[in-house]
Amino acid sequence: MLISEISKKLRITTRAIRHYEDIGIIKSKRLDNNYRYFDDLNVDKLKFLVRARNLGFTLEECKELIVLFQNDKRKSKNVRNIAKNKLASITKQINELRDLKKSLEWLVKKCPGNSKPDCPIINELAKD
Amino acid sequence: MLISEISKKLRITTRAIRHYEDIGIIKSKRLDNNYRYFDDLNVDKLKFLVRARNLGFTLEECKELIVLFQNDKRKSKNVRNIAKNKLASITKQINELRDLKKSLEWLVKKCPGNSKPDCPIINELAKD
DNA sequence: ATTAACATATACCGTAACGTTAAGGTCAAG
DNA sequence: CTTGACCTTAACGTTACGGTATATGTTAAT
Repeated sequence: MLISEISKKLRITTRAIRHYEDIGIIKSKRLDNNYRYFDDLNVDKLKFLVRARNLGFTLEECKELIVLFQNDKRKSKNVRNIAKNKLASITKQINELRDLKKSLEWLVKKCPGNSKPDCPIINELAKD
Repeated sequence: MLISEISKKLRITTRAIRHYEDIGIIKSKRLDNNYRYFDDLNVDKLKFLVRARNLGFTLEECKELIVLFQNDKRKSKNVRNIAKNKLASITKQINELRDLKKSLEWLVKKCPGNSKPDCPIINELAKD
């Protein structure tokens, strides 16, 4: 498959595909005119990659997952660990964002939002 | 105040302070030896900035907030809008992360995590 | 055969908010 | 006079591409 075919099929930009190749996650052969040609294996890797990205995995993590994907002797334990770590970091992010959200909600609620200068948000940020 | 004093007092790196100056959020004077010297106004701006950053505002947003902070004729409405927008984007982020978390939890739960290759996580990412 | 239009290629700058060397002045103490 | 703690600027690294510029390659129409 040529790059634009895959691009349409997987709904990612050609730029992204080239980037994945640049950093060595996938590989392509070249036609006589130097155009990239992707075989079935690399198309499958790309599909896998897109799904993993949509689950929040970084490209580095995707790289690891693809290695396991390609390895028939993998241990599901290793895959699960990667997912568990990602889960932990996402949970942490959510908690941090929840704290921020609470603070912001409180501030927004307290601010009158009118045309006068007196503002509890500014006061809070400037306090001390 | 010299840069390291502020650094310790506000618990931010000197690199961060210089960066804030580079992008024009704060300003410093120079001593004869070319060392930065921060007056009270800029120390206050920095304190404000650190708190705003801790609330999740970007440096650009902080810049806007500081302008309002310094403006006695500000309208609290404008401050509130910035906070409301941030609140909305944080809420959106949280929801996206929650969706990811659900998917990951489901996958982690289904994976046996043993020494065999069969793995529901890999299967899910590779499906189709 | 030429030309327009479009696909592909490489390559480098930009993003956010600093972290991290690198290479070197300044200052007080021993 | 050297050491060590502090300061300076410059510039590359991070993440995952987007955007842009420039150079070819391909195809269809004139």
